[in-house]
Amino acid sequence: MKTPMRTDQSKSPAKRDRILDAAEQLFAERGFEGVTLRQIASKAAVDVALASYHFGKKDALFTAVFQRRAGELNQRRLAALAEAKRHAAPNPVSVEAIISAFLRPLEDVQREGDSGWQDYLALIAYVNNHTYWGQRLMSSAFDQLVTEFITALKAALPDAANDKIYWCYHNLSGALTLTLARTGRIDRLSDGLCRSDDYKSAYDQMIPFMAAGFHHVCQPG
Amino acid sequence: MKTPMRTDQSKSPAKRDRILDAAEQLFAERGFEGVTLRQIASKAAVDVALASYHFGKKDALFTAVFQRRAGELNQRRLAALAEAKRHAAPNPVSVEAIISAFLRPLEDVQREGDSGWQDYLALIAYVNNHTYWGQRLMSSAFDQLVTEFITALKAALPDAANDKIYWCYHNLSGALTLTLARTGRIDRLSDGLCRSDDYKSAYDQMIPFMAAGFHHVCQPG
DNA sequence: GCCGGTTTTCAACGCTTGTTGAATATCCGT
DNA sequence: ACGGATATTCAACAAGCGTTGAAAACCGGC
Repeated sequence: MKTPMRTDQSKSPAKRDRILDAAEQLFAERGFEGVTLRQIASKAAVDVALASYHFGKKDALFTAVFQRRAGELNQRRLAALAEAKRHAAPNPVSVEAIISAFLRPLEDVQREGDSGWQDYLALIAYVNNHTYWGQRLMSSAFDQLVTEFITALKAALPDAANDKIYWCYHNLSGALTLTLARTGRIDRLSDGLCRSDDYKSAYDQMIPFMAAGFHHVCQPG
Repeated sequence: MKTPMRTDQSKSPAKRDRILDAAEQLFAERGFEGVTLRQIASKAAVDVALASYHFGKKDALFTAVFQRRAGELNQRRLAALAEAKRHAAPNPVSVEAIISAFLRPLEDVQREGDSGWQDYLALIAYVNNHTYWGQRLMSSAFDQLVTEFITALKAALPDAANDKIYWCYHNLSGALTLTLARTGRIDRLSDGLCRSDDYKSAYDQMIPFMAAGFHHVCQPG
């Protein structure tokens, strides 16, 4: 048979994972077409053909990179939401707590995880801003999670029209995406006062900011 | 001399401008490396070599596309800010009016302008989410304008710490960027209830949303 | 210590890319 | 209508691309 058995992770993960790591970093930096398989192989210290052997086409490598960490990220965010629900019970969770459960796990993996997490989150930003194929990836990896959070938001804002909830989530998602991209633009505009890689500050102010926006737009009266 | 005199716009703008239009649309859709000069030339119904003749390297063509409409856009936004100042005088402009002056001109060109404006704004979103070369372009085209608006925001929130102002602007910029990208994600999440190309709805709720966020984060007490 | 299966390398393929220089067409002032 | 400048086409280049098939190295079970 042509495809290798990959059920046993401990067999020879070294080179295969190094390809994923290198691809993760380069794709996040320069995008899908902005990176060549040869650059990836070079950064992973591996032959060019090996990427094709393990993953097939270039698209499949990109997809593999994108989905590698999605499961764990979803788990962490869902756990945070469940914890917030437990803490608020029997009342519904507050908007602020929902947003916090949505954002803080990102801060956690950025702080405590290997540096690959930072590249991965930047990759999410890249994919989320792409129209065509990007949206298929986003949906397959994150739609279920997002729907869960939006359901919680609807419960927290029972009198809000649904379209307002979605537009508010759109604002939250956009601000988050630009944060994950770490473009360095806020550094330049603020002349160094704020830094793109200062996640804690970003989330510290984003959470109350977004909660206020949700309430003001979605609250009646 | 090698470079043609381009002071007279009426001479033969047809093919040159068609290249810019085609490049604008394709770059916005697929990014810099995702588009070939041959695709651009084909869409413009023009020989491949003509792009190189008029613009030199591919990078220069991209830069030309990006800067073509920047001036007019900055003019419109500055005019909107000036109008808001005149209307509020002698008081400082409100946060909501500043944000409105920042966003509404975008809605205007999207509604009334040729469809090229939509591609152009999507291109801004693409550039704004890129780290390296993207930020040079953003700064050269928009830093002066953004600084002007931030100055107005500081005046409207005299007791706010500067870093909070910048982070709040970051949120606004991120939500706007995702809106300009028109990824179609909100359409899918809301099951068609909201549409990415419904600019009016997007800005209608974004303005009060962001104003509330600014006030809540930047207002003391 | 041979052996089937898996992994890795090597070399090369066909194709597309951006760019260029020379050749041709078009325009415009005189 | 000539002539010089500008615009456009044509053909081709070298370089780099993703991908492939066959050869070589590695590995664990017998």
